[in-house]
Amino acid sequence: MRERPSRTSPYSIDVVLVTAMGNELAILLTRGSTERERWALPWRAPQAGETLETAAGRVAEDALGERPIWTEQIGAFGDAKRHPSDSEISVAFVGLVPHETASPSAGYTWFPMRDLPPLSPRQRAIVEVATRTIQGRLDHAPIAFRLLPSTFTLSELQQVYELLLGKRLHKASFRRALQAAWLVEPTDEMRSEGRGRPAQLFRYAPKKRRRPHRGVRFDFLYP
Amino acid sequence: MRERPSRTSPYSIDVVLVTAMGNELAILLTRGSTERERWALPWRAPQAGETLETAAGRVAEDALGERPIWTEQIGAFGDAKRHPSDSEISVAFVGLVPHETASPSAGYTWFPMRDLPPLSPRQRAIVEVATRTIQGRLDHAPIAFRLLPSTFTLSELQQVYELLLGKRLHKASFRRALQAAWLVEPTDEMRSEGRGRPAQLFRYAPKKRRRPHRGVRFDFLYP
DNA sequence: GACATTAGTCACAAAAAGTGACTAATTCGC
DNA sequence: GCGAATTAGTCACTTTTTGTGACTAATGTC
Repeated sequence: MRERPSRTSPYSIDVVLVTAMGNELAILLTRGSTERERWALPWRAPQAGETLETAAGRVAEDALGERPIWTEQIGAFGDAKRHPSDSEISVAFVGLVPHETASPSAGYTWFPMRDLPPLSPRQRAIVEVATRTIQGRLDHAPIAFRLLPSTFTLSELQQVYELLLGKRLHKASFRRALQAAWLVEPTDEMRSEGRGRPAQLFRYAPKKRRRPHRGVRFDFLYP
Repeated sequence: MRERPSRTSPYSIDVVLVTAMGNELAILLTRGSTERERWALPWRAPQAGETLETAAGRVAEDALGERPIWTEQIGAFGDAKRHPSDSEISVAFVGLVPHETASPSAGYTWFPMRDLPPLSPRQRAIVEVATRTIQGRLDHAPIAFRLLPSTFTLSELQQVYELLLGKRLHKASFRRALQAAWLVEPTDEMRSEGRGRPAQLFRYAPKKRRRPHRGVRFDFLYP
């Protein structure tokens, strides 16, 4: 099962499954039964009656027993050097998974992003695009909220954002922006996390709002 | 040449070539010699020693005689319904081309975006993702500048932005943001466009700047 | 010369964002 | 029981950014 498809299937579906493990990001890798093989991204050959999206979901199910809370295709990846007769490409996906509920199947292991084992050049490229895709989507899809349990404290939410963005955020700014967007609502419960003042628990509950319209932003173009 | 690859090549490379034609966006379509065939996106089968990117560039060269000023892969597109034995996918690209210099080869025609002929469901999806990709990249890559000749007036630049974004922009805001980003510099020349005050010509000349660091934006998440 | 037309600028208001300091509620060590 | 440490939550102030209308400037048309 670990060999890449050669003539039977023209492409594979590779999935980068990302989770927040402690205070680090981690991705799921797998390898064959022999210890000497390389670690690799979970993958699957396309099957009858499957869309690319559902195939990616199945890869996650096989590896973790559950589907990611969010999945997005990040593109097709090929190599120039290969001979065209087995010109095989990888259609790659990125998926986010809450760390608490997901339990890796046999042969799958979480690796912290900062300390990955050697991967093939193509898979390194895929992982890199995956992290950039997450950061780019953070502002446009509520993926950070669903990486947490259904109720969470605002500090936890901020920590998730900081982890995914890879930078610190100011507490007051973060909460002000969050309130302005009407995305969370407080529950009645509190949580006491040992030392310090107990925190209020919130849930993700977006309210309909008009989205403000903005002009152009040139400031991302700074060379 | 117009038949899709079936067993010889497992996927095709489809390219959405977009241009600013007058005050409308247009894409390039092609069709077989028989009049009864459907219009379709320019495409190509993968070849030996080509990356996906260079293959997309070749598609543009065949169709227009030149390469786009900017190209980006927008993903792999498949259909669920197909039988897996010819489970073929399209790896799609979007490219931007200045309208003045590009001259379509025989069999290729520009169609205004608002009035496209019937396309296959898959190709409709590809075109839709292509326009969204352009709008999403506009803030992050200087593609609008290079859609114009090497010198241009600020009004022309604003028109290109309005065209690509599909909305009007306020003149003063646009220029203020542009100045703050140090992306253009004035030339000595002016251009008199008939009626009205003559406009100064600018060229794209980005200066190194520190990029401002920003927090999170929740406001794109409004449902 | 009056006027229409396009380019370019200004000044003000409103909104958004960065920031440090403050108060509140809890645990821990003693 | 009490003060220090710790985490949550809020405030007030400043600075920056953005929306916007009105203004001046330079040209062609009649």
